[in-house]
Amino acid sequence: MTQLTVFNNLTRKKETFSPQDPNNVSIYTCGPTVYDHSHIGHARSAVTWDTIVRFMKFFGYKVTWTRNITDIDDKIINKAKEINIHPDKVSRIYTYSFHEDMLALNVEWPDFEPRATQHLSQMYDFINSLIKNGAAYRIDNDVYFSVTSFKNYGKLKGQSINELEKGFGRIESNPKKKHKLDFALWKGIKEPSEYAFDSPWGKGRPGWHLECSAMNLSIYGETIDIHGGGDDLVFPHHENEIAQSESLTGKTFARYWLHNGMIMVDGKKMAKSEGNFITIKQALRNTTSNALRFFILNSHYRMPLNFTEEAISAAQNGINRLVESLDGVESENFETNFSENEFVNEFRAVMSDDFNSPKALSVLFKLTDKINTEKDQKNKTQSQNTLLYLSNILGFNLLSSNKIDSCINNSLSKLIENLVHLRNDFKTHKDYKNADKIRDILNESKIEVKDLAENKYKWQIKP
RNA sequence: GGCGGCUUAGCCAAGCGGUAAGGCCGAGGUCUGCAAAACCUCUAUGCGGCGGUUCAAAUCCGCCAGCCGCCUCCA
Repeated sequence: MTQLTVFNNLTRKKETFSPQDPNNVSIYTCGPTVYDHSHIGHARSAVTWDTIVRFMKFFGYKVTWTRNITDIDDKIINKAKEINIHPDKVSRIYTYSFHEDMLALNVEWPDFEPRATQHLSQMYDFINSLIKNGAAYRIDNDVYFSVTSFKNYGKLKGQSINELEKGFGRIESNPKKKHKLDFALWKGIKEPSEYAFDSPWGKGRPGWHLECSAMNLSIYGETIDIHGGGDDLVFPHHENEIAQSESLTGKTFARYWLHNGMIMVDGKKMAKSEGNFITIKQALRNTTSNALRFFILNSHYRMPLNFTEEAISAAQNGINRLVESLDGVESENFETNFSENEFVNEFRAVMSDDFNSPKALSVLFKLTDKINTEKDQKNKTQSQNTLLYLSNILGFNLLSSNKIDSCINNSLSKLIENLVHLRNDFKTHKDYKNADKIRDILNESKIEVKDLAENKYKWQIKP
């Protein structure tokens, strides 16, 4: 039996993965702060965790996946002021937008999608317990976590408190805090008009790190198997989650820490200030969901990934090749009795090695080669089914690519069909001039006609 | 300033000590009325630079350069 290995950022090593409960993996990944449309970095993160969860299920585990929505945040409040609507509404609008993007990217729904606003009482309990055991202290209407109370502070980042402090020199720190690195669990309001919640410490808002700790505890209990997120969250966010949670429970918070790499745009950091900020919606105007996913999975999830026009178009062409080889396959005759073939085994083996999706894609292309050179129809169908099966595990939806979007009605299909038929008549009578004209016209509308043997033809929407 | 990461063909990218996967693009050919798709062939004596360890290095070590990230509630 193949073993699953994952790179655990806590130990900076690849480790054999074994869940606490051999039959059920608990995984929590950090979701977006909903103050704007999600960008391609969120897409990478979502696709990465979605693919990891899909693969683990294929591998044989039952998986419970939680991805939170941060709906309390200064950025949300700023946005609310900017567009003059209530912060609650801002977060609802962009949560909806995020969900649209996830559907477009064929990212499966997590089992739980907790929101900070729904877990305030759990956060209050959490803070109270930390105050009680001396890990947190109150100053005025703020509550801070005391990093020196937690002896393992810095273990995820791999630095001691002293080392962390050295690099902290240039950051202005709240002078009220006992230690520079102490962070807020609760922030009291400074002005009465601020967006705030009632709490045992007066009106205010929770610190960012707290929600993940509190929601994990309430959903899974003391220890989870995998905690994931972007590698920009390692410090301080995840470090602080560990400090809070482990101070409270005395138990390991997360056994494996996995982080995905960042996306760059044309070799630069993606940021609003750089003017190279690309939302998922913008990206999907110029390419397909399958292609965006291909682009993401074509590099290893921990590596930095550079978004360029050229790379996206290469991804689209790669997807097209996979789709072409599935010609003639209908989802109805999709069979699944091929679990033991060499391609499935190789796929399992490469993905078991810290989710090496680029190698997994190369297995898909090997199948494409086999399909395209296979003479025996039965073997060919078998390979096509395998390709379809494996591509589904990576979250691709290859059969949808050729189909007219369901919102386009049948009469348009009929029109295209009739035009293509007309062209074929011209062609049969060797009137190539008119035949080519119709083909050109269709081409301009992104409809591609291809001639097959025996005077047959087919057409498809070009991606 | 502190810490971590990355640098492989025109482009994207795997590689985890045993002699460079895969995709895209490009060139030539087969098929075709022409296309498209497909197929066949070709495309890094080379892995940022310089040293070192080893029978053997893209892979390990050191130094240098460039880029990226975190240390500012950014996935």
